[in-house]
Amino acid sequence: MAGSEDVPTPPWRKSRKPAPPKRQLSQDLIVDAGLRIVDTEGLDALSMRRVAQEFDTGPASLYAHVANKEELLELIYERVLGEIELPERDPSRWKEQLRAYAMEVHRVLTAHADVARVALASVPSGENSILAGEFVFGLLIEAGMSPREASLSMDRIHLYVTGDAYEGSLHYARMRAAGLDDPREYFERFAGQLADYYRALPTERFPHIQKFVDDLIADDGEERFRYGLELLLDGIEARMP
Amino acid sequence: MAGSEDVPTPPWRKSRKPAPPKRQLSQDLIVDAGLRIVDTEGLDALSMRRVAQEFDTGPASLYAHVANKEELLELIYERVLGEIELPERDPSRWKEQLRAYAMEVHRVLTAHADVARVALASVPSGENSILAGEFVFGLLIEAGMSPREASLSMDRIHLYVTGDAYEGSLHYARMRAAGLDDPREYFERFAGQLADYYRALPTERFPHIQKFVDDLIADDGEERFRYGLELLLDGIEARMP
DNA sequence: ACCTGAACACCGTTCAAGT
DNA sequence: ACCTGAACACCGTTCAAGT
Repeated sequence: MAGSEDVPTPPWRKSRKPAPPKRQLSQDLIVDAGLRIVDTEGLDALSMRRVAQEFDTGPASLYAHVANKEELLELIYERVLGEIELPERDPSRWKEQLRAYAMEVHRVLTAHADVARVALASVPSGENSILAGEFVFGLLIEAGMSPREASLSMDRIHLYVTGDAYEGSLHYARMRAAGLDDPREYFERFAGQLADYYRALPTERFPHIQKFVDDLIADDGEERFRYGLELLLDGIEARMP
Repeated sequence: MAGSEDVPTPPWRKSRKPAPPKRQLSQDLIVDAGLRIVDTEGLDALSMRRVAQEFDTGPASLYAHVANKEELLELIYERVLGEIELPERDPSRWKEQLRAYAMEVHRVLTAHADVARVALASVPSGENSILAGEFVFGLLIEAGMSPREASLSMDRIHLYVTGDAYEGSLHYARMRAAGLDDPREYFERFAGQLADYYRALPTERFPHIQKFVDDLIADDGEERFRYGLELLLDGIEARMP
């Protein structure tokens, strides 16, 4: 008789395969898969089941490497934060550096769509978050701010950046839900609808909104983000000794 | 034979009751019930099923009055916004009025815990949102700002207030999940843990965070909100002609 | 017009059982 | 130690059927 191992078991035999080569799971691989799903399908599509599917197994298999969904989300956020690059600190150029930092974090969060939601929710505790915190905090202190005010300023910049990115991610999700691909097209359609709505308002009760509709929809997300960032930076500058 | 209507049908009869007096549903009642649930059990506890339960029926019954869950959330948000009170506009005191407005919205959102999440997500379209918008926009324009900058400033103040309230609501949810009731107790426990964690960091890599731990946890949510609000207001003031 | 039960296609997490 | 199937207790929404 020939060795039976080279021959596939015929379907009618219904024998169970002799223990499949068992995928090797790991926290890193799980985070990889999770981030891939968030990037392509959005945060709402991320479920333990969906991640497990990526490894051809059930959700229970993930719990050996990850405590729960919340931890997985924070691990994904930390992974994303690893993408930002911090320069050498130069207190004499604190405003410029703080601006660049804020825009870099905003860019990275926006690139990964709705990871911003996690950013807003999570308390900085991973290595990358703390490194970022040390950068901003140190910069403000070295530029002459009191630790107390530097702490407050850092906190507010962080809230602003993540809050704006989060808001953006919600629009992004809405775009996806509407079946659109081009952010510009979405913005125009969206702004157009809003403008029509505003124009239809009764003039007596909403005179300003009605009159300056074009100004209300003039700036896109990027410009609005920049404007608010400058407001904050100027406020901080006014508090620098 | 006595009239059988005064006698309860015996359990073994298993007759079905002759059409119960059918609860009268309405959009208002549904929003009421929804807000009540959010206030007492949190936004995460709000589900169509949970709301329906309040009327002793299944979730399908709600769909005659509300398009879907998203619409219900926006209706709840609008209801909450109705609680803010807007004063007579006085452009000569724009900064004071804008500050009071921001704090009032923040207060109302915070009072209803995590309705802030909806606020951040939703585009202003209900009557109360538009009224609030007209107030801020008109105030800034009458104080002398260009419509374009007034539009940007209004947008950034809105993002800041709702973003901060949302962040606060996440802490609130965490407090509830930890089984605590007193926000002050939660803050102290939370800040204490954070401080311990920061103190344990390696000094070489995180010198500033490590050194000024006390300053990092000195201010609570209210003070941080106030600080950021003043940063923005000062930035806006610097742009007033 | 309004309401409903049942069904569909999902969730996160646990647990006993396997290797 | 790691992995798994099955189960538990949930979701939002649809739809045919009732009144």
